[in-house]
Amino acid sequence: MTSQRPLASGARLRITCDTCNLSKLCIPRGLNQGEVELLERIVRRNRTLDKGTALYRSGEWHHGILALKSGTVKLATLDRQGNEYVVDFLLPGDLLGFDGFASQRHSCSAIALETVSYCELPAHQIDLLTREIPGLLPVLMQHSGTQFDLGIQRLILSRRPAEERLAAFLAHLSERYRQRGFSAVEFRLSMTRQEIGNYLGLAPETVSRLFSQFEESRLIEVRGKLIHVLDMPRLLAFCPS
Amino acid sequence: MTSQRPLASGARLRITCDTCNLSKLCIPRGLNQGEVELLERIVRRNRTLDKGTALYRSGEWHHGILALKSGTVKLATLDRQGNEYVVDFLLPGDLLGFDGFASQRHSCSAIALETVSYCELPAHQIDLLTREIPGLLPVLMQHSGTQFDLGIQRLILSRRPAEERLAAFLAHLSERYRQRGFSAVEFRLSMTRQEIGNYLGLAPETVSRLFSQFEESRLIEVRGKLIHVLDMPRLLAFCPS
DNA sequence: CGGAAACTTGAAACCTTTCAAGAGTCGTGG
DNA sequence: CCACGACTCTTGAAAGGTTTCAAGTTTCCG
Repeated sequence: MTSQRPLASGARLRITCDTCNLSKLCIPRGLNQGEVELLERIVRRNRTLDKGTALYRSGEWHHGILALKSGTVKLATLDRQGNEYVVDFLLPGDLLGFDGFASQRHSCSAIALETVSYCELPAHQIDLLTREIPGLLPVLMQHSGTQFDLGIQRLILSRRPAEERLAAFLAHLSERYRQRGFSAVEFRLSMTRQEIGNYLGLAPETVSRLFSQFEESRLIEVRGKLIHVLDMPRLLAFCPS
Repeated sequence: MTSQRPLASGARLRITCDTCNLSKLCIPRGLNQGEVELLERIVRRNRTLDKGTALYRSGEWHHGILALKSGTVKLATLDRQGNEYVVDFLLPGDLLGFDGFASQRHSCSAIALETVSYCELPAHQIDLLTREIPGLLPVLMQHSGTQFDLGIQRLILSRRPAEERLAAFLAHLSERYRQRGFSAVEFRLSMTRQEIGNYLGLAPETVSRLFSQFEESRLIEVRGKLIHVLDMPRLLAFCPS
């Protein structure tokens, strides 16, 4: 398995930020121990949701910042004609909720692609907490800035040919799995070809064709949703940035 | 003229945030008077640069948050092959510098498309200032969130046909000029067709063709860089969101 | 096990780009 | 003040990449 198993409810250990194996990616990155302890008192821990349900929906009041602990989430929004646009895919350790700061209402919906568990830093506490934890503001601004830069990466990708887009998508996923201690060369896609295509601005048929083409050129091996990277250097060479 | 004239250096009035006609758009939005006065002491005011020069360049240390007072700026980045990608166009009252929070280094260059003047809130002061001005954090997070949402709008646009992209681009510009007290139906584009095309993911020839097509259908009137909107409702109906 | 959804593959259609050539605009210097 | 040169803009025609439509196959879940 490539994703963390949700905590068995029988053996409910009290996982804290201190003992969470994702703290290197999450908010505690950059905070000292005393600050993390302050953070702990506020954070709502280990909420879980089933596949297909929403962590939050577009239009709802800003929940706050959510830290994904296990499972995968798709961030998506609709235009006024009802077309869906996949904005991002989130892995364990990723933060979400940045779509709620502008207007106090979420501009996207966050949908669980697998069973997920997550922690939540409520929106109305962020202000207060930033005053108590001096190190929190730089962390928040940094994460926020990362969102901005990721948007630019997506922009660049959207101007590249289809094969580069998919290759960069796979390379990015691979790198993120590696950062999380999973295999960088073998992983399971939790999203459909349709969702990948939507995210990359391609028709699902095109995604399917490219997977076949990549397989023929022995770049990767595809078995349904299982991806095995055969030639990482060549995959990385595809990426524009 | 559609843009503010730079201050004549002979008649250098001491423009403060208090007397600045852009404070509704800028950082002081949401701060009380005492807070604005604190802000004033830190902000470096009324720097000016000639057309074609950079406010900052990709790779430089994060300057901070810049507030554009007059002129137009293009925000752009390069991929490793040296291709340029126009990320945004900034008008008076807009903030820039959000591309520097992730890594402490700017991921974009900000180039003046006309003579510009701007104020600057230095990066190393932001932390300190946020502690002294409680109202500043929400303002910062809100602006940062707005950047995120604008990125989503760009994403949606990039999936729409060329004519919708250009129409939405014009509608958005028009609305922003209106907010700034300029005409919403008649304005001057400070960027080239090439830059518009780059921003929208279109070849400059396509932009040119669309302008002609829009003119034939009496949606707008084009005289070089001067745009006259003839049918605003129809222009707005084009926009996906 | 059965039905629905997801995936794959082919062929035609379509939108946008590329290539090319000519017209227009702007700033500068004689 | 006009002329020159460079850059920008416009327009046409062909080429190309991606989508759409269609049909068959596989996978997944109840």
